[in-house]
Amino acid sequence: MKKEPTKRELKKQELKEKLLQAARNRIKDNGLSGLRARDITSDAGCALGGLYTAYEDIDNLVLHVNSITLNALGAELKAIAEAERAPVKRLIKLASGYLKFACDNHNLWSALFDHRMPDGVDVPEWHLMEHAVLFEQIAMPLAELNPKLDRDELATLSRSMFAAVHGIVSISLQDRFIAVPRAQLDKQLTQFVEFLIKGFEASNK
Amino acid sequence: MKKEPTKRELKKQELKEKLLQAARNRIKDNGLSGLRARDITSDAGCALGGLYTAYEDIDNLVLHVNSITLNALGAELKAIAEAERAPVKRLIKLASGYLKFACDNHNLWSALFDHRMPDGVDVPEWHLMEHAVLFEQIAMPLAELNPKLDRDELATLSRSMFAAVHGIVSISLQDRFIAVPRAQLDKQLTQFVEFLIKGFEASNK
DNA sequence: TGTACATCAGTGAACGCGCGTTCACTGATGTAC
DNA sequence: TGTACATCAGTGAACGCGCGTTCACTGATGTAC
Repeated sequence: MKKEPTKRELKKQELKEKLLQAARNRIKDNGLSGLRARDITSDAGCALGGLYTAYEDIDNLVLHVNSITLNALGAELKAIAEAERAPVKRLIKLASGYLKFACDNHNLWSALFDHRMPDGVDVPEWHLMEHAVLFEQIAMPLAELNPKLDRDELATLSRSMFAAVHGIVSISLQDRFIAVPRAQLDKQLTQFVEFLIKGFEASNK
Repeated sequence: MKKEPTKRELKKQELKEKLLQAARNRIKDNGLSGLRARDITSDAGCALGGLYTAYEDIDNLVLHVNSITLNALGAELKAIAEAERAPVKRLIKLASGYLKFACDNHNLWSALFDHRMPDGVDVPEWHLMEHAVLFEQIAMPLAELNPKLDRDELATLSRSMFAAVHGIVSISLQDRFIAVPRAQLDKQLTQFVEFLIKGFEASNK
């Protein structure tokens, strides 16, 4: 017989969730770099020390926020993939969707790549795994375009394709480089992916 | 008649240079995130306060280190471009060269993209300009492949191409993702750029 | 159901420390005569 | 060339503050009888 969660356990879970949402909103509004333990706990309505009964430390909490973001992004990409059967169009729409997600959730999305663990500490395995959502929708349409590719080649190519799209999106949204209006950016990105696919198809003959 | 620099001015210049090299070596060896004013000044052999007579603050010093890195990278890319006339081969070698530079100067290269000015302060114009070296070798071979492109299209495309290559290099060198051996990475990158160019050429007919 | 004790989530003041930046001072360099 | 004063680069102890983390305490929840 399954043990019922006690009132204590329920409250603890509730606090974890409130802290998680508070941290997420803070990152969303002010970016990762301005995140402070005191802000999170006051938003969540608990004492400063409460954070450390719910999470190991701030980094651990940020990893959980990033999990949410990765899941949301993964779900969006999956929906896009399922709504478009044709492989070329699907790849283009995935790239567009990635750009849209990055624009609509700029700070949360940046946190995925800006966050660093403290010196000497590795990102835990469970969180590394979650990054698979970034690639997993790309492999299938690519396989359709060239059925001869083996598993490894497909994985490699998906990775490169994601990385290229990510690079374009990420450089375009950085202060360091001249900003480009969203619509124009989408056009550039789409054109770029078209080139890429065309070259890819031409190589399969 | 040009004024001779006084002994004072010479010493000041010397200190600036010593601090610059000390900061550069620190970043090179330990990465940007571990950079501390005290380490820099003790390496340079001056007092802590000396840093602030030579540079506005630490960020300003880092910008100057990044200038050196951008110049070095620019020179390397220029040499590559000049050594290979054929546009397709040149583009491939530029991508390879970028990867090589990033591997050989990992921490210095990361600092180019990781460094952030404090909240509300912009990267100064003179430093933004220096980022042009990242794109400028790409435009010419692309123009050769498609002479019909106008100035703007060429600039946009160069930017995207750099961003794509940068994305692949940068994701491959991050802890967050599975590391790939350098040789294999070079092969993937080269293949990727080939696809891209093939698609680009096919669109020009 | 009620009482007495045990547990432990949550509290928040205090700790600790890293670290950039300042500033009153000094001694070497420059200037005037 | 020598002397007296002015300047200012460079010094380093001290400041200041941000901020993550801890820990002795407390009060609500759980358990035993």
